[in-house]
Amino acid sequence: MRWTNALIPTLKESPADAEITSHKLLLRAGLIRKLAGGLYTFMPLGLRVLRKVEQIVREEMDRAGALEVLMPALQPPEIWQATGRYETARDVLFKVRDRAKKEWVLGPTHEEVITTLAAGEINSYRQMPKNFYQIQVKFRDEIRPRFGLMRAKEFIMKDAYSFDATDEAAQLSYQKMYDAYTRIFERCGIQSFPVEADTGVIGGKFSHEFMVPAETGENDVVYCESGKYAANIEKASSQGPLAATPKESTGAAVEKFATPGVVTIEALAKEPYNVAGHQQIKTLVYLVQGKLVIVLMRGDDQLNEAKFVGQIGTNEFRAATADEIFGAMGARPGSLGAVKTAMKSEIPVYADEVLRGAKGMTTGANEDGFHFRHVEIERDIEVNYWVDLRTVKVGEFCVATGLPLKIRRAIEVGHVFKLGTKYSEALKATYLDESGVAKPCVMGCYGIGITRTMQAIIEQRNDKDGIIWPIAVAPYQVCITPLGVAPGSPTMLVAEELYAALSAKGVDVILDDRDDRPGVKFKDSELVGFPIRIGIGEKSLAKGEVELKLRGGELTPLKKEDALAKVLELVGK
RNA sequence: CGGAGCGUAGCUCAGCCCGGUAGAGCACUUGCUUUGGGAGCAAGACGUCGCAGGUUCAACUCCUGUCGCUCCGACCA
Repeated sequence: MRWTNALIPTLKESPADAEITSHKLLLRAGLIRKLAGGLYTFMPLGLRVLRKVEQIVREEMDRAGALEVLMPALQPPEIWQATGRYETARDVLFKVRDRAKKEWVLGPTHEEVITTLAAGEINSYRQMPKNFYQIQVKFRDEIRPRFGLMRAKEFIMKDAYSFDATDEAAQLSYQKMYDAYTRIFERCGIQSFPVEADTGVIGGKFSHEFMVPAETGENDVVYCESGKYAANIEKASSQGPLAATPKESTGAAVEKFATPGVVTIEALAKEPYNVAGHQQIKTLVYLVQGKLVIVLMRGDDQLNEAKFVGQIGTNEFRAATADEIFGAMGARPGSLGAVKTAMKSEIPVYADEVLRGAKGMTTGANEDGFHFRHVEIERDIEVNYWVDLRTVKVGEFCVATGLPLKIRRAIEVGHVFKLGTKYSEALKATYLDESGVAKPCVMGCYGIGITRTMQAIIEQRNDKDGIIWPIAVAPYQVCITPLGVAPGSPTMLVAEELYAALSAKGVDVILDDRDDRPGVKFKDSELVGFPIRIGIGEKSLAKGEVELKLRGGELTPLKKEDALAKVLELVGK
């Protein structure tokens, strides 16, 4: 490609609506342009990168034995109703109507479609295992699209779905994808690491997310430096809080005391009360599918909503309003408690495991301006469910190694998930086993955000001058930069010769034939991030040399006649 | 949806508080000079100041509404 024939609209300044580095660079390097919030056009160079990422994914999926298909983005709502997700996923579903006013949904994911397909095509245990994948555009009515390609209304995903006869076989399919993902991200030139992930409403314990460490990521990952444990904070557990929960009795019965104006854990921890956070029981009230539920946490702990969803089995919940709470409890937030004798109505109580056996605790008295002390949870509170609901904190000890845990931000680029039979049962994807008994297929699903991965590469690989593409996904691997471009000039002759030779060898090469000052051409090639630049100027040419510049590396002279071989070696041809 | 902010030239922004002639830099066009790290000079083209109402002799500026965008929170690849 000749630069003058390409469209590479680089920008000196960052557009005002880009916040994070990778988003700014996507725009500045002319890789994407925004049409509207969460909707982007891939420019010629951006599309080249996207295609290369796709190709790596395709090769690794094929290698893992998955079969490529292409499913419709436009889907009938009936299959979504069959799995119940027409309701549970309604917030992200885009819906459209055809001329007959019939409704359709734009696929945010394809479990329903692939399972419908499998229901028709897979009838025998002999046909499994099978794994189908596609690379396709998804539509999600995101609550808040942001950071360019990171979270978009429309994005490209590789989604794969495995079908197996047994749990054990499904585990094998899962492992294959896990391994393929590791290779994919490695080939894309980014550091990624798998972490245990929350399984949400589906449940089960087999789910991993592939994370790329980045301060701008939207996830918190809890990890042990030994490398033996890493989990999304939504899922993470530890040996427990650093301060032990009090277990010593302080009184034979609860005692009410006045706490005028005290409505926070912090306020109760100060003079004149001096009740530390870990000596308090925090009482939260949620509305789960229209019914009130009480959640008890230790005062210094945070409720992990993802864990809570796993326990209640639905994501249809919200914090109760102050009015709803007052109606049921007779007090306002800040004075709430679940002590039996002070309860006005029957409300199920979930208590965090950390509170088990707690004695000498302080909690709200269900009366504004009063608290109870000497609370012993098993004696004074009717707990219906003991569950793990707390959010892990930095410095708590790792369950696996006993070392202190750390937390860092990361971008989720992939997710592997063992689904079980939720979808196969709902959509009747059954097979006959050896003994002729019909059973639902055991499924797994595996996603990679292709467009997000592309941005994650930039987020991880950049410097003050621009993007630093790895060879494997660079829009062009080599940029030839003659400093004089007059036809027939010595620099241009050498440039043309090298360009022709590299092109003939199948190297992705761009010739910067613009009649611009050297500074402009250098800046642009570094901003866009071509991994290899061959500079051709009259000074070095006089010595029979050209200049090799690796992006992010030093300028090194190279004998003119060695240039071709050196570049071929660098790009691995 | 809750909270915060921003909409003025292709891009980055000033002007608005205190109403009266639409501005700068970059990019673009033409010419001359320059030519190893985002050049200089000169000339030029580019705007219904997001949109709709209102106040006013007069609105980019004040008021109301509305739409869009960005950021923080809940959602996810």
